[in-house]
Amino acid sequence: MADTTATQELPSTTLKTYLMATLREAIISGKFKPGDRLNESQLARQYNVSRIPVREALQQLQEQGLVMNHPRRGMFVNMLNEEDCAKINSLRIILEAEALKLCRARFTAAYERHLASLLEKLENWQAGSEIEAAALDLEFHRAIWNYSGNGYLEKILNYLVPVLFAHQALENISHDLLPWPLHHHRALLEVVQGKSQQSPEEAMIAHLKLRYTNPERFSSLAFRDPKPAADQ
Amino acid sequence: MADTTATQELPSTTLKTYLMATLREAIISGKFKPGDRLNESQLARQYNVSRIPVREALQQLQEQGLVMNHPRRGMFVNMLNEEDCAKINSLRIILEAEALKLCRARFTAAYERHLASLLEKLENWQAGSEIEAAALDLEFHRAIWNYSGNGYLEKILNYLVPVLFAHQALENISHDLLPWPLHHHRALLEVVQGKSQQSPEEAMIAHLKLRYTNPERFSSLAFRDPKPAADQ
DNA sequence: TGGGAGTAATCTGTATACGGTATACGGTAT
DNA sequence: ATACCGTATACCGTATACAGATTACTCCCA
Repeated sequence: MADTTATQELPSTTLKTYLMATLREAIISGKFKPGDRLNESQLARQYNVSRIPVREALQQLQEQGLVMNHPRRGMFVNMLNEEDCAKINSLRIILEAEALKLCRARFTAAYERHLASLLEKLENWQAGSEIEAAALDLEFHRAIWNYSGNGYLEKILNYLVPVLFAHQALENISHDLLPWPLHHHRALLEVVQGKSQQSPEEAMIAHLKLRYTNPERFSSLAFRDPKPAADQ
Repeated sequence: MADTTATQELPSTTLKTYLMATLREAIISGKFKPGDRLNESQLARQYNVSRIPVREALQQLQEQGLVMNHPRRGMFVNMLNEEDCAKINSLRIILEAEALKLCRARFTAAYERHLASLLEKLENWQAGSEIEAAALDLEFHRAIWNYSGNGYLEKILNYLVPVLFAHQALENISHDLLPWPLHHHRALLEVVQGKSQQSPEEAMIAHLKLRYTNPERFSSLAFRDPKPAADQ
């Protein structure tokens, strides 16, 4: 068994779970770049465990779309092209708009406090790594997904969106792009508060337009009038 | 290694893949009932393989929601309650409506021929097991998801819907319920053909109402006017 | 007779070992 | 010099083996 060497933290309950979280984080944070081959034996040595938990963790990550398996060749970090990003974003608009609507319908003071505190952190963000900023961004969105009250919706968004963040983080590192747009989350809070004039779909499109061109390209929203009537 | 004993069929490429398909089918067809514990060693003996491929197959199925893992206790066939079904259906309406819209926008003669032939099989269904009927039903829906052109949407629906079918199949076996409603798929074809007066969402709700009460209960559609204006 | 504690059986989680396949490298022939 | 073939190496897929944990059973006591 692995003695608790100075890797990162102690296993939560099982080595597979621990490795899943660790490898996931390593990929999303860009420690492993897209296209990289992930050698099972090497990872096993690195984390002082056997190959079995490493294999099982990688296979879970495969199901989550973070890595790809080439049969008899190994696991490779997944690389998204622009079209994949657009397709994911097209779904994200619809699903996250639904989450916003559900959150709005179930809104409570406790939700509002939590979201407001996260928003404050986002807007007061000054220095720090882009990775931390992205983590905060993701945390805000996840809170909304959670408050939708539909665990399946939450799980799907947790499958779709993090890979986008990973992709974006990579783009930033390699191309030194624009900073993470943290200032536009207030519009989303206003939607769940019912204060916004925008429909949830409009708000989501506007939110994603800060980072992507035509994020709704592969959704049915692309066929509609660019200025649809507000829902409800 | 397993000699190719008279189990069922030869492994596609890898034993894990083969076991995934086999166990998935066994669960969906009700061979394993919800709540059943799946013993790794027993399954390994049954299929003449070692425990490792069995474990890995079960873990993939866990990620797909068909089984649940209780740490250090084993895998159990997942059981859905009414609320879970409603939550899944609420998402399914939104996602499958989106698939219908995308399919409609990309519609071709080849798609139409394929869907029409499936529809004919569905409507001429007379005798045969409920399981086969359900398989045909699922095939029709999957064709539409595929024709949406968004692989991520297809994957998500393939994650959400089959567990519902498994649940329904079980209900039918145990309670000898109403026969599988095969006759209402024409409405969906008319939607993608652009011939329908219903919106895709309306069509999906009507479709699901044949089997579930208030399938839209946990979606934002529950808050809207029960007769919303047709989209577009 | 019912309940609880202790022990045995069983199963999961993990480690180690082995076989086969894919890739890489070097040699030879053209 | 280049192209092709054969051998070698490395790695994945799978099998076997072991340890800790959980469950079930039995026996004892109230």
